[in-house]
Amino acid sequence: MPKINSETRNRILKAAWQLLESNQGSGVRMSDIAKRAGVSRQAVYLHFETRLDLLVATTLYLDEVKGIDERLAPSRTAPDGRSRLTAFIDAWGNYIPEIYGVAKALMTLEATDIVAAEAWKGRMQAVRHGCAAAIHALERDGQLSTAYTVEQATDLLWVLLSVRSWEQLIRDSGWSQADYIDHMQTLAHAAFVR
Amino acid sequence: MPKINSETRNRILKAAWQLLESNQGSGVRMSDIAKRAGVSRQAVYLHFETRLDLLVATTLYLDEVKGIDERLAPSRTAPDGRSRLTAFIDAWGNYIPEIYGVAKALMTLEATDIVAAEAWKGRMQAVRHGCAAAIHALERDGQLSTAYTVEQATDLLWVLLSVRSWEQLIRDSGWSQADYIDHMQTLAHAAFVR
DNA sequence: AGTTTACTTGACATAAAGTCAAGTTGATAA
DNA sequence: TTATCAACTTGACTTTATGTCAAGTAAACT
Repeated sequence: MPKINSETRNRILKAAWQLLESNQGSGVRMSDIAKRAGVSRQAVYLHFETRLDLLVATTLYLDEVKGIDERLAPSRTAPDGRSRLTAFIDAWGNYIPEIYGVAKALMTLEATDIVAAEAWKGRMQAVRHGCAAAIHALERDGQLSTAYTVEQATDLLWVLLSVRSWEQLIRDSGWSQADYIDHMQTLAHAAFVR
Repeated sequence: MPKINSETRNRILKAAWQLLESNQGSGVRMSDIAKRAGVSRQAVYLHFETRLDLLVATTLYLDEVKGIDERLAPSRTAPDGRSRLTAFIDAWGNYIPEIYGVAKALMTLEATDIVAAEAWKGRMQAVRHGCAAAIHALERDGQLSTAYTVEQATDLLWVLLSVRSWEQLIRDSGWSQADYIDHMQTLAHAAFVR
């Protein structure tokens, strides 16, 4: 396998990203990506063993290019639990549309491929950690609703902020992104802050 | 195409149901269903044009066999909005695990097949109507939270009660069915009842 | 000059859905 | 009794995309 930081590899990742974004994650074949990157289909397999590997690598590439860590920083430095919850929903909720295409492609694989399911689950663990941090902060402030354990509240917030939920509200129900952020924050506060 | 109420047709539907349920909606091929029903693979295509048609027919078959209408009756006759919300979550939430296998198979198709996406969306409209009815009842009681319009609250409740959300909590996060019902009711009340 | 690395070319394997054409069988009707 | 018809069987074929394999090319390094 060629170098991990090769020119070609990056061109493939960029091509995958662009195609998945413009096609909303569906109908993008390995050959399409190869063509867009200006390499042969087999060159793609030289850098990524499977389509799944390529998709996972693309999400990591996006995280880096988009600077997800920096974007989550405000939520980590929030002074109290409530503002941390608000900031996290803002940061993550506004990140979803930027990665939706790639995420959707991974979720599609997830349905039939066990390995893909694990990979997607792994990627979503990062989001869960963010949820857990916000809930823990509430708990430390003595502001967590008594209706749930920390674990349960984390799981519920995680569901609320899942890509699936975003997808249903934005794409099926026609919500605007601004409404999504706004009402998710309201709902999360009503549910978890006492 | 053979009669709509044929013996063979029902055997196929039952076979599809049983296989999808025991395999949780994945890895069930047309040939598996045919084998289980004791007919040839082509006989299946004699009754159902495509796999999607078969899956949709299976959900309708299940709704009939399981008596979904009767099970939703208590929520329709609830005296006030709050109890209607509680009853609806109870009825629908406890129905999900019984149809999960078939639902999952449809959701898998949904990802790649536009026709399937429409079909699934259509089936889920019934659930949305239930959500809308509960929210409207709250509104009539003057008990709906002022944070949302009726439409928005309906959409949010719909997301909370989606099969995807159930799947994430029960299958990914390991919740018990009882906890799911319980906390969904709590959350919905906290979010929508003022 | 020889070897390695990255890539190309083109043929092949695989899986499952769906199609097609020709046959079988049992019931019904002339 | 024979003809017909609906329901079903049998088996071959098409399609689509992923992934594999083997052989070749071309530039860069040693």
